[in-house]
Amino acid sequence: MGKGWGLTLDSDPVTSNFFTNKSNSTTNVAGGSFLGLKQHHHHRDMFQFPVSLAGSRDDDRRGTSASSSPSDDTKLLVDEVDFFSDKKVRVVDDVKKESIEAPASDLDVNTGLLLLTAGSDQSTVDDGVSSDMEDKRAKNELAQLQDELKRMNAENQKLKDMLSHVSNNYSALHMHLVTLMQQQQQQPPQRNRETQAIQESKPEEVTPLQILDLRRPSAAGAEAAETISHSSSEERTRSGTPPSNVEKRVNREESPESESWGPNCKVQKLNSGKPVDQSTEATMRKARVSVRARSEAPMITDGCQWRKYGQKMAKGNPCPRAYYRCTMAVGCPVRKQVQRCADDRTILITTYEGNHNHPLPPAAMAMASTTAAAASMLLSGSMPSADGIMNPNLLARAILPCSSSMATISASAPFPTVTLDLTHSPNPLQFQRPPPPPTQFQVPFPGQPTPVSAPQLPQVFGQPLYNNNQSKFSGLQLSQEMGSSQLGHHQQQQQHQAPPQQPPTLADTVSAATAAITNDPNFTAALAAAISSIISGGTHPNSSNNNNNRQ
DNA sequence: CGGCTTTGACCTGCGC
DNA sequence: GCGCAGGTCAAAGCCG
Repeated sequence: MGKGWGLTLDSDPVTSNFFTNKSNSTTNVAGGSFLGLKQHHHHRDMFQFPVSLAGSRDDDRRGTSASSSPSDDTKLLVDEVDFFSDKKVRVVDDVKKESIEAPASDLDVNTGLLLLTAGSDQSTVDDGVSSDMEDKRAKNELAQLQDELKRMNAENQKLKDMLSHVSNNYSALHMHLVTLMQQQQQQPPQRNRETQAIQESKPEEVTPLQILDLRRPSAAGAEAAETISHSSSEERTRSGTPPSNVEKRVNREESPESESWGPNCKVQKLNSGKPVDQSTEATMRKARVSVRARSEAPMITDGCQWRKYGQKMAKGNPCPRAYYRCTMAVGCPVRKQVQRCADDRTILITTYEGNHNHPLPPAAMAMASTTAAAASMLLSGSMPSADGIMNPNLLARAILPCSSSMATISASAPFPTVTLDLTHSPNPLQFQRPPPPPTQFQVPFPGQPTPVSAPQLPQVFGQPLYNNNQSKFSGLQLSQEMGSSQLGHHQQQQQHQAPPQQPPTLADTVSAATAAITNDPNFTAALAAAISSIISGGTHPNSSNNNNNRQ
């Protein structure tokens, strides 16, 4: 590369990549821009490469501006700089660089360019042309390009501001979410008010706390929860009193960290005689979201840091179950269990439990939102309603707007579990299919198992709005197949080897996006990629796992 | 050497 | 009360 050419704006990640990749072209283009007619032809050829990258719009305008006259050549250069809006910054910046490094005189600049393009026979073609003409033309070009540079700089600044604005908005939202979660944990259980609030809330107002605040007695629905279901009595869960076992466990886990999680912990400790608080605490922590995904990796990447603290052989499954704790913050109560499906060992079952007590990175936020939204379904499903059927819109909102997923809710006591099944191929047409048994959705009303007509959910999630949003992450699918869930748990799957196929889940898309982000150390770039993927619906490299967990 | 994983022991609840 | 199963602990070992 010639000296002073093709330098990159390292501070600008958007342009730096381009500079790096196309620097040779930059050199030739800039060098040719100050040469004669033939050189311009050469320089136009140089633009062929960016044209192929920039798209058809450039070709159209180039056809109108192409000219063989020297005077037009100057215009041609400028027009082309305009055309390649994606690359114009590079070109203009090259000129700027040149103006900085070779400010002595235009003649000097021209000479330098000739030297830089020494490899081209065209560099000597115009030796006989008047140097005044060249200087004048070069000045014009330089002036125009400098103007262009200013404009591009302003545009870059604007884009940077936009990015900064987006980042700020994200931070504000995140802080708002954390605040809401903390506030919610401080509030006493008010079931009716919650119900109303959630039903009236906008989608973004469905917080993980609402989701995981499963204080009401759950579940008569006698669904065994996933593979991680607990054999438990309905009576225990209906009673609303905390299982002693859970109570003790909670007390045992009341480390300083747990207290820092939320005031409830402390209140519970101080008022150990209040079963409601204990139940709240226990149930909240026990609320679970299970994600089924195909993955060869030992553990899916969800943006959080986990530490393995145990492993057990679970009954009925030759694959061991691993227990992980969130280690992103001291005392984070979130735990997860990872186990392969006994039927299909390519399926990884990850069950999340608890609520993070710390800010989450974007990647983790994605998964946390997913699981929280899934749990929200659980919450909303356990809410009383006029007909005992879950509010579909609420469900749709709960699972986040970009989701078209169906979640499986298992109301197995003492803690209900919602399962997001990412293991089946998406097929929108299958929204119309009547659901095979068992019931797709079951509302865990105490003593009143209320099956919800399964078609409702697909219809809801099949709304154009969600379909559109669904496509936003279409390129970020983590699993090869995805989509459905069934009221799902291991035993049922064993009985029904042909699970219903349903649309892709939010968890799938989000986890994939999560992986995409987590795999990119540069959050800005990752954010841009994510936004790009949303806008374009383009594909994204599968990044399933970067965890080196040993199993 | 610190952090993490492994793994056997331990605790607890539940069913019989 | 006993056995079983789920869940957790913690010492030992591994690894970067």
